[in-house]
Amino acid sequence: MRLPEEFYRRDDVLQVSRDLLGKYLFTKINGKTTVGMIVETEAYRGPEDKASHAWNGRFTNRTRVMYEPGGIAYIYLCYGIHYLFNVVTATEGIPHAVLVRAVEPVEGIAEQLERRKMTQLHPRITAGPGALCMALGITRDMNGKSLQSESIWIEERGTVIESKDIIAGPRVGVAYAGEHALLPWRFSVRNNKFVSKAK
DNA sequence: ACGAAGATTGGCT
DNA sequence: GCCAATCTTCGTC
Repeated sequence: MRLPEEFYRRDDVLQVSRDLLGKYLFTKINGKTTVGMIVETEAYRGPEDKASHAWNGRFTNRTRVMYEPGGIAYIYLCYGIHYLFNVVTATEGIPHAVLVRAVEPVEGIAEQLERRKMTQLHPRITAGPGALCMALGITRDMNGKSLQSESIWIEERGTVIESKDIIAGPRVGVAYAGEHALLPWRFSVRNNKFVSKAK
């Protein structure tokens, strides 16, 4: 069952971030469907969060989609090489978002291997935000797209991740955010092989 | 108009 | 473990 818009439009981005664990991220590109179960997320809490692109209410051509109502994709190019996929949350005007950092491949694994130029299934295939975008074929032309669309969406399939199996820790790669870098806003599924290795 | 830095990854030592 | 790849974004001149 596809997650409804109300799921994303809650203002508590930390809760949405936790709730996305165990959900299934789908893409359908040129008739090929690929699916990954979300196992790692990070919450970015809009204006109050120094690590967020929307910190201090920054509104630019890039960040504008973060201010739209929740339930759409925010995708941007990082280091000139990798696409990173975020889910925009909360209501219009509140630029909260959840970065999806890792998924476990579930369907279309052959296609995912091909996109990653790999021959063997290895956690590296989707462990990391840039890696999962490549495996699922996510590129910036999906930026701003509704998660109710026919090319990218998220489903609930009855998988339950219990609170005791959710690990909360500091976010990755945000040292520039000072004290905000220490907030435990990264969530992952305990003992899942596809969770990325933080440096 | 210019330049530094970035929510990363993979290859080489 | 270290470092290059690669290009958009944004602050500053």
